[in-house]
Amino acid sequence: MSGRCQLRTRLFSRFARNLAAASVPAPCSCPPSPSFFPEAETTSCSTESIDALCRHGFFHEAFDQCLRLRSLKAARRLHSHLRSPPFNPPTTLFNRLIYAYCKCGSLVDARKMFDEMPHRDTCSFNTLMAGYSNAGDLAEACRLFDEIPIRDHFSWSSIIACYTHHNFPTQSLELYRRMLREMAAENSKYSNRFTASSALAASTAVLSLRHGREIHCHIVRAGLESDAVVWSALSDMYAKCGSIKNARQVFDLSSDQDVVSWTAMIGRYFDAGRRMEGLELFRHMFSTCVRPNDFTFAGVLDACSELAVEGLGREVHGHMIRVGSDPSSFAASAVLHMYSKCGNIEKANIFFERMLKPDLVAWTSLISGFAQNGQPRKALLYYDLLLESGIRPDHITFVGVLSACVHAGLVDKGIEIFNSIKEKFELRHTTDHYSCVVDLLSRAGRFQKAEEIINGMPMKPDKFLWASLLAGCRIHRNLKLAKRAAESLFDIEPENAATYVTLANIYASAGKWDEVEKIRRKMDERGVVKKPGSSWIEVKRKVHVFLVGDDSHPLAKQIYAFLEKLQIKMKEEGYVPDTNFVLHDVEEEQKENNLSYHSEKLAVAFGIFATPPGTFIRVFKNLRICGDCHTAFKFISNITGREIIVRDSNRFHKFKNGDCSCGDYW
DNA sequence: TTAGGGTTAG
Repeated sequence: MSGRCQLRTRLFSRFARNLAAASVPAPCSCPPSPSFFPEAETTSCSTESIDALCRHGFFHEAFDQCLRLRSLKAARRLHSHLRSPPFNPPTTLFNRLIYAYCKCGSLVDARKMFDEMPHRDTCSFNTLMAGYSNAGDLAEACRLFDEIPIRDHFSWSSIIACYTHHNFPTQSLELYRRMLREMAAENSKYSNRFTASSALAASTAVLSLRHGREIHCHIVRAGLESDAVVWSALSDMYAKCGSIKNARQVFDLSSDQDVVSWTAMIGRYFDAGRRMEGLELFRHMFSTCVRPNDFTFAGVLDACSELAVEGLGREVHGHMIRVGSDPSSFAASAVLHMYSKCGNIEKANIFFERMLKPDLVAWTSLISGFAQNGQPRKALLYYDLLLESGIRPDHITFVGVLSACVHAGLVDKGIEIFNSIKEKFELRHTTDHYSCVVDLLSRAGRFQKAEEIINGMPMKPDKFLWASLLAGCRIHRNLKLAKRAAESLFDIEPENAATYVTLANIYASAGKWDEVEKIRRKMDERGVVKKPGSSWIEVKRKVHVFLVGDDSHPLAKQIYAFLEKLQIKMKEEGYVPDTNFVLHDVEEEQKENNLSYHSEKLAVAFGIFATPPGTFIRVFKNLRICGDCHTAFKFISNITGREIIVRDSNRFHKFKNGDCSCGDYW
């Protein structure tokens, strides 16, 4: 039998089933296929196509169309066909209608339908219950669950997942145990792949390895190991409960690895901070028959952005082109973000211009990228273009726009945009918006206005706001306000060494060494340890990491010798080490030595040493760049003729011909 | 006919 004949026979049998279900005479002996109705393929005349399908008894096709279009109008039309006598539709069709109403967003219609039904089965309850759960009405979902006369696995898995989705995972686990008890009493199979994976999600949410292991045993006993979702949920549980090793073991043992399990396992490494292993697994994926998709690419690109490894990011971008990834998907925005976070804002800009339909994420990435890469005016230009495009900015876009104003030192413009968030765009100010505006004002030395804004905030200022204020106080040496900001930070996060160090540096700049000593003692008493600064650079696809005074690199001797030579030349050009940035009250020469071997200086020196003349140097640091390194890199860029880009925890600094893109405003 | 795992911007 040819494929066409097979299709026709299948359609006919379905047609006959529908007719039998609807108890109506057949309109003709040879039914047309749904594709005979061209209007059924269009979205503009959904009700006409529903009419056409229902007239010929294609009810299930009509439901499919409703769901595809998510059209409430179409669902209501279908309802009117089911109501018209002499139709006597079976419960199945009514259940599908409840489902369609839920998917089209009308729980009122779904409930009405449910209440009108002459006979309700378990599926009717399950469908409406899932509808309430998805709409966020946990109470009504629970009420329905209690009313179900005979519960099946659908009922249990829905209610277990429902409680977890609404942040009540402990109750989910209690329900799972209740299910086991009730099913054991009825001698029925006690768990299936849906209830098991939902219960696993609950034990993951409460971070209970004990519960997770118990469910793992149920899975083995019930022989559910062949299901990809169960394996993935199991692996997720182990990873989130702290055992990435067990998560990987489960993944490796899985007999049914699909693209989702691969993507999730790679993501687990990233979440655990083990990005290199995540990238390794991604590469390994290419030796299997499972092909990565946009979710995989977006996750890996995000890790490349965090690690600032453009070489790997480009490799991922290349894979995306080869597999024909949709240039309008969210993964395309992740490509743009990767280029921007790797300091290649020019490439990000070109990529953006080639996007057919950039979404808000792409616009926001580009705007924030320009802001962080020392081109705030371009950020503001693209903000204007965004408004012209008709896409509405959201609160994250405004963080980028406001930070552009901060980097450009545009105080009045920043305040104007800050006010427009509420007045023009009718959005609520977030703490991030307040942090930006306080950053803007305090960097400009307008502390009175900054304090006014802080005192008028409807919410408690967060650590980012106080840290911005403290940074402004460091620039303008405002000791009084610095103390207030630091005290607030000590309350919020007493373990963060950066606050102590910044405050100590402010006192050190003012020569108040007794205060510096007090802070040092406070750090000792509280057991606060400075987060070690580390910098890294990618050379020939290999990442080289440096710590302060690090001599573990195989080329350490050459790097130090090269740095010493550079130092001499820099001094000849007028460089004076700025020892204000050293916390401890030590001799000047010792301070100078401490400065000379900061991780970022070692990474930059290695980059210049290991790459041919003219190559861009891109260094990344986990903390903020120190002030002395900032000055030193200006000299180094001039002496060596190299462009040096440093991405610190806050922003990018592009050093070229003795200047920095931040204009020393950081 | 109804239920479970992966996603991008500060």
